[in-house]
Amino acid sequence: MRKRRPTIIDVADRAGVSKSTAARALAGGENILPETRGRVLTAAQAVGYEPNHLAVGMRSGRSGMLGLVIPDIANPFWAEVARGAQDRAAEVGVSLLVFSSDWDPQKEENHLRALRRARVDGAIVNPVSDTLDDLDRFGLPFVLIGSSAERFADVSSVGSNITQAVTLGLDHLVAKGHQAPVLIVGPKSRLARTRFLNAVNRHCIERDVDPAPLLIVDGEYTLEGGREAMLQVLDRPHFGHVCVFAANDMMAIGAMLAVRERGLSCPEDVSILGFDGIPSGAFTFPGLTTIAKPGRDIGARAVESLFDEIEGRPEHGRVYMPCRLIDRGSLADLSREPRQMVG
Amino acid sequence: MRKRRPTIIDVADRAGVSKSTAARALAGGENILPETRGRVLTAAQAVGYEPNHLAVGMRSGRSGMLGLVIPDIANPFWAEVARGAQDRAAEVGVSLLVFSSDWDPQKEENHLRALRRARVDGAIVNPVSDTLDDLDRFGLPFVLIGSSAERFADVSSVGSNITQAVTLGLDHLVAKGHQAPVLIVGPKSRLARTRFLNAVNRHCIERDVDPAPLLIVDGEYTLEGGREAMLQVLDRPHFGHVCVFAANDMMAIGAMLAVRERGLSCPEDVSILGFDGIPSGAFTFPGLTTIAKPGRDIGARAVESLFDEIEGRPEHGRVYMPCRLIDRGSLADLSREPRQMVG
DNA sequence: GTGAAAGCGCTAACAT
DNA sequence: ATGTTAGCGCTTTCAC
Repeated sequence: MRKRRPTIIDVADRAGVSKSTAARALAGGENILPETRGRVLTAAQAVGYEPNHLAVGMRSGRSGMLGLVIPDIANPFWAEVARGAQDRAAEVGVSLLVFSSDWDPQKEENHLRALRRARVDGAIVNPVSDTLDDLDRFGLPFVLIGSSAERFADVSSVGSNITQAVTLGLDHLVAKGHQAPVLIVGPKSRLARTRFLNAVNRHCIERDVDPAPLLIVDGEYTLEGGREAMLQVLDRPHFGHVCVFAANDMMAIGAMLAVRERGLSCPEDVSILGFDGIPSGAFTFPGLTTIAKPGRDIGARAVESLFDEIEGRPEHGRVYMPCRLIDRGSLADLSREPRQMVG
Repeated sequence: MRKRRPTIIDVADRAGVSKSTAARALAGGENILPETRGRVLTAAQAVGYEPNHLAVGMRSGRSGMLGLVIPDIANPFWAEVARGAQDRAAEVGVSLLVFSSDWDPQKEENHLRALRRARVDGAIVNPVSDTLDDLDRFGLPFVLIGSSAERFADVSSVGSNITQAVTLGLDHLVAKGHQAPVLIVGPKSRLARTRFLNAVNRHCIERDVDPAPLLIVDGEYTLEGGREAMLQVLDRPHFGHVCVFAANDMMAIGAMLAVRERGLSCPEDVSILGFDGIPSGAFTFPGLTTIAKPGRDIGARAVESLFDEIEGRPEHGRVYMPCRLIDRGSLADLSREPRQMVG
């Protein structure tokens, strides 16, 4: 039999005061004799008192918990988001309930319900379903995370700055002497694809380049999708060095495997630039040069936005966090060699 | 202004019954007229009633929440553990608070305290500190996870079956025509190293092989550690095919990079077997053949053991989950070729 | 079969 | 400055 946890009454009794005095002392507020407060603190220490968050939440209407619903906790990017959110939440003394929806709208809905029952003070969600049905009925302050947030107006959201990321990547390619990269992108149905291509177009126009001749190849956002797309590229007639910008690190790594499969080598024959910044990119050979999304910062920022939402402060609106380039070696440096072409 | 969440009283009023009747109906218990119960259920549906877990927890003394403290949520293995625990917990209708200690004992202690304050019903912990100081004062049912559990007696724990895993790996090596693999293991200070080597010795004895001549190389449990260890091996005089069994996938991948660095190739010149089953192992070239720890099962099983612990049922004691081999191509098949030796 | 009432641990309004 | 009291939402006796 486990013995009862000490309550504030135990503390009060031991200090020889009433429970409200004990509460005041513990809260560190005013109207308390320093000597009394000392006695209470000592008593609390002595009995090993820990405030009961359930009871506090009940009185205050604040559970001190936040929810985070992401599509896949085993995906390194989302794990980073979770860690960032976790740390930020811990700093302000609240707990984070992390749920992985595994891309299943049903599971997502269940998790949202669980959060509501747990009386979390708010939630951060990357919605997998295309409708906000669950969410507008959610009845809780919430913040959206990731690119899907674009679909919904009037909702605070935090994501990465695709425009800046693409600029970073394309400028780097140019600096290394590459031009007109082949774009390996996701399937037409995905919003992320559109955003990526839009960013590329915008950048080209800004740099006075015609985006039209850019070769665009579709694929699933997976290793296999990247592999197949790359094989397609390599099997087209072409000469010279091939440069590829993949919209996703998994595809980039798949592309790298395809290059090797065709007896070519990276970066000698083919240069590859990825996008995401997953740790696996460091384990390929050569290491994958990529644009890293700031997963941790996104998570941390989402918690901050959520707090503003909870406190009823003016909304942040959409926040886009800057990405950074990780140079690892999958890009050839052609800047001092004669120009090459992709055909 | 967000409007008040409906309580059981709202439901009772709408159904025209008292709150205790409403509670009974919702609980699905006995002593209730089917017709009344129907009315209550309808009313609950209509007002969008969601039980308040804080209040329930307060009355029942059960918060309906469990804690999970792991060293690194961004590590794929631990993420799998978290997912397994998460899923299992969701199945029985409890929430899981996941905390990442980032290998920091201080952070771990803070998380443990947060769990206690949140009044979780129990916790699953992979302790980073060598002492159980925090834990025996923890004052909550808990289950240990991972190999560090070995240090503590009288505590339920769940981990992977190293003995079975090593047997699996070594038998596979033999089947592929390899013998006397070089062992790349962790630093002497780590308990996991001892367990791994013990398992190898035990297996050799069982198969009537002398384990003494096995070459053992130390390194940190990291990519770099594996790389350095492998370079050491390759720089020793040797001939023929080299076979390596790394105690950890990160080291195995590091070893693979080292092989390429020396102008050799895997699996033609060097065969590599890993241990862990991290997803990155699929992205190397060749893919890493490895023994996968059942992270998800471990998480799920830990939740079950924790429940037993909470319910006061007879303890499980130590549970070791079986591992499985993932064959990807980093091992040469020498079984039909003449014998090779490692010197 | 149903309702009234107590109480879980805490905070805040009110009284002293 | 400190004590008393009510009540957050729920479950669980105990009456009827």
